[in-house]
Order: sequence, then C-alpha cells, then structure tokens
Amino acid sequence: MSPRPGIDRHQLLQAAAELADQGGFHSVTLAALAGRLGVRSPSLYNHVDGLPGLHAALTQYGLQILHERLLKAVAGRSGEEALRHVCIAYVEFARTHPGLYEAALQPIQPDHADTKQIGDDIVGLLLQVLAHYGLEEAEALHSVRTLRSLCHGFSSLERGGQFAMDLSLDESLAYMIQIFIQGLNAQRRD
Amino acid sequence: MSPRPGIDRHQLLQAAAELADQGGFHSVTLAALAGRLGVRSPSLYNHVDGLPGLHAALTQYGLQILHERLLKAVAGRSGEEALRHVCIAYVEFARTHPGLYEAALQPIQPDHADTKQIGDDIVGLLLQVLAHYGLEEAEALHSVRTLRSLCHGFSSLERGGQFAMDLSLDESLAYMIQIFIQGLNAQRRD
DNA sequence: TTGCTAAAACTAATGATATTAGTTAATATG
DNA sequence: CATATTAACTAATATCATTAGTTTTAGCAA
Repeated sequence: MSPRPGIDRHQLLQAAAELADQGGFHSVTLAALAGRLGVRSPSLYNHVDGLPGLHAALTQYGLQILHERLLKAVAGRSGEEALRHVCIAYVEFARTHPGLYEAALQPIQPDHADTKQIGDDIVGLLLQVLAHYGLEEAEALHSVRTLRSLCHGFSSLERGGQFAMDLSLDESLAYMIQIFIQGLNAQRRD
Repeated sequence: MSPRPGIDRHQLLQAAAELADQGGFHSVTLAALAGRLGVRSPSLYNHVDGLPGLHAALTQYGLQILHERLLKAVAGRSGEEALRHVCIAYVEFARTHPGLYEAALQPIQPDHADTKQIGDDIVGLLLQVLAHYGLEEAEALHSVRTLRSLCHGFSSLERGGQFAMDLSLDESLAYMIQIFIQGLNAQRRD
C-alpha cells in the first residue's frame, strides 16, 4: 500500500470517460478532470503523465472496454450470426460511449506496447469471426480491414451527424452488414 | 473594393489547410495561422469569427475540394469504373490532404446551410454513381451510407495508423471496393 | 503511542492560447 | 486632397498546461 491512497485509477478513468462522453475527446482536459475529482490540476501529475498521458490512458481504457463488448457479442455464436452481432456491438458501443470510443481510436503512440496489444486482440477476434468464410490469409486480413472500415466509418459518420437524411440508421446498419456478408460470400465463390 | 485589401480569403484558407495537413486539424490555431500570415492573432477576427469560425470555414473549404476531386473522378466514367474511381479519389484526397480531410468531416453547425449543401452535393454525386445498380430509393440511400462508411472508415483508420500490419494498403482498398461491388450485385439480384 | 518516510496533495509562477476593447494606420472614393 | 471605412495594431484578461517547491497525510517501525 502507498503511504497515502489518493485517487483511485479506475475512478480517474471513469471520470475522464464521462467527460469525453459528454463533451467529446477534446474536452478531456486536466482542469476539467481535476474539477470533477475535487482536486487541483497539478495533483493529477501524480497519476498521469500530463495531458498526453491522460489521453493515452483513456485510449487504452476505451480499447479495453470495446474489446470486452466485442467478446461478449461473439460468445456462444458463430458464422453469420457472430458477424452480425459483432458489428452491432461495435456500433452500439460507439453510440453509448461516443467520447470513449473517440478516445479508443486515437493514434496509438509507438512506445505503448500494451495498448497496441489490445488493438491486436481486437483484430484477432475479428479474424476468428471471419474464419467461418474460409478465406486465404491475405484475403482474411483485407476482410478485417474492410470490416473495421465499415464499422468505424459508420460509427464515426453517425456520431458526427453526417447521416442527416431522414432514414433509419439501424436499417442502414443492417443493410451495410448484409452487403458485406454477400460480398464475402461472392468472394469465397470466386 | 475595400478601403484596405488586407488578407486574401483564399490565401488564409490555403495557409490554414497547410497547417492542418502538417499537424492535424487541432493544430489549426489562430496563433499559428497569424504567425504564418505575418500578422497578430487579433487581426484575424477581421476575417473569421474566432477559432470556431476558422474551423467552420476550413470544413467548408475541405468539402469543396473533396467534391471537386470526386467530380473529376467520375467525369466521363460510368458504372463500376466510376464507382472504383470515386472511391480511389476519395481515399487519395484523404491521403494527400489529411488535415483538410479531417476538417471536412468535422460536424457541421446546424446554421451553416451552405456547408450542408456541399455535403448534400457529395451525397447526390454518389447516388448518381450508384444509379447504375438500379436500386430502389431507400436501398440507394442505404448504399450511399455504406459507401461513405467504407471510404471514410478506411481513410480515417489509415491516417490514424490503425492498419499497422505489413500488408499493402492499396490491395486492401481494391479488395474493399470489390467486396462492396459484389455485395451490391448480390443485393440487386434478390 | 510516537516519530519517520513516502507519496500525494497543495500554492505559486510561467508560458501559450483565445478573446475583447480600444487605438492607429492605410487606402479607395468622393 | 480630405474623408470614411476597414484592417491592422497594442494592451489586457481569462483559461489552460506545466514546473518547482512546499505542505500534508497515512502507513509503518521503534
């Protein structure tokens, strides 16, 4: 134990995530976080390495939770059902935690191996989901990039209010997944 | 004419775009822009409505140029060829002007009707490209959302260094477009 | 219990930024 | 050539991140 307990790290990350979800990733400032934790800004330097360190920590935290959600979505499922559910879980996470999701997709610093690892775990999970389609290695990797582009693009555009038209977003999502699945099936046949 | 010429608006936007391409959208500050233009920051308030106004202006400028590039890409082309070229032009724009692209996809303020219009023009252009597939209205709109998700997701992840694996990005892009086209064709047959 | 130590909080100070108010300078037009 | 308009400027304020140095607190050992 420390000579003095101070701020709990999970409580810090949770508070930062709430700030992000309320005002976007850029609104996660040391001043705002300190205010929410009832502490002066310089005190936070005992817990994170300045603002960049806070941002990096939130990125890792976001990736962890995203990974958990995706794991839950594919648990006990396989094939097309697993694929549909993983896409929906991805978008749902971005919807319910927009700021934390935004944090999760910030560029990862080259020296943060543990954060990188979580990203790789997510890629591995998606590879496993796509294994059902029996693609060759390179094709499987291209497919994962396509899937990530779809899910991230949809989430990002939705959050940014870029889908302004009066048309169901959930129907668009279902349509998008369908297009991807049919494209994959066609690819498999070639 | 003005009693005093001052800074040319196009020159201002060009300088802001260069700042964005060099250091990202967030590095477009009044101080940095003023420095580049050889002027003090408060002088910029004669040309843009503070930092939010500068950002909004850069968003509109980015959308304009993106629209131009997409128009050029589809000029004299049709069907699958137009679709492939519009995707490639989209991603190429994001690659060569990462910061301006980032600006173009910032959320649009509800009161900026002219900026919104350019976004609608881009959607209209994509609808025209997809007309070749003879989809029903709702399906066509879902397809445009899918296409935008793909292109934006790919561009955004690529720029963020999220495609870390040692695997050709251009092959991934071509694969992605192929999946989309095959998905569309399957959709059309149903 | 009491004193020591380690860690976390604090205050004070600095530098960068956006922004506003008020002033000066330059130029197109009569 | 005088004027009005507009764009530039300086000065000042508030917010933020950051660093340095100090104080406080809580676990632990004597």
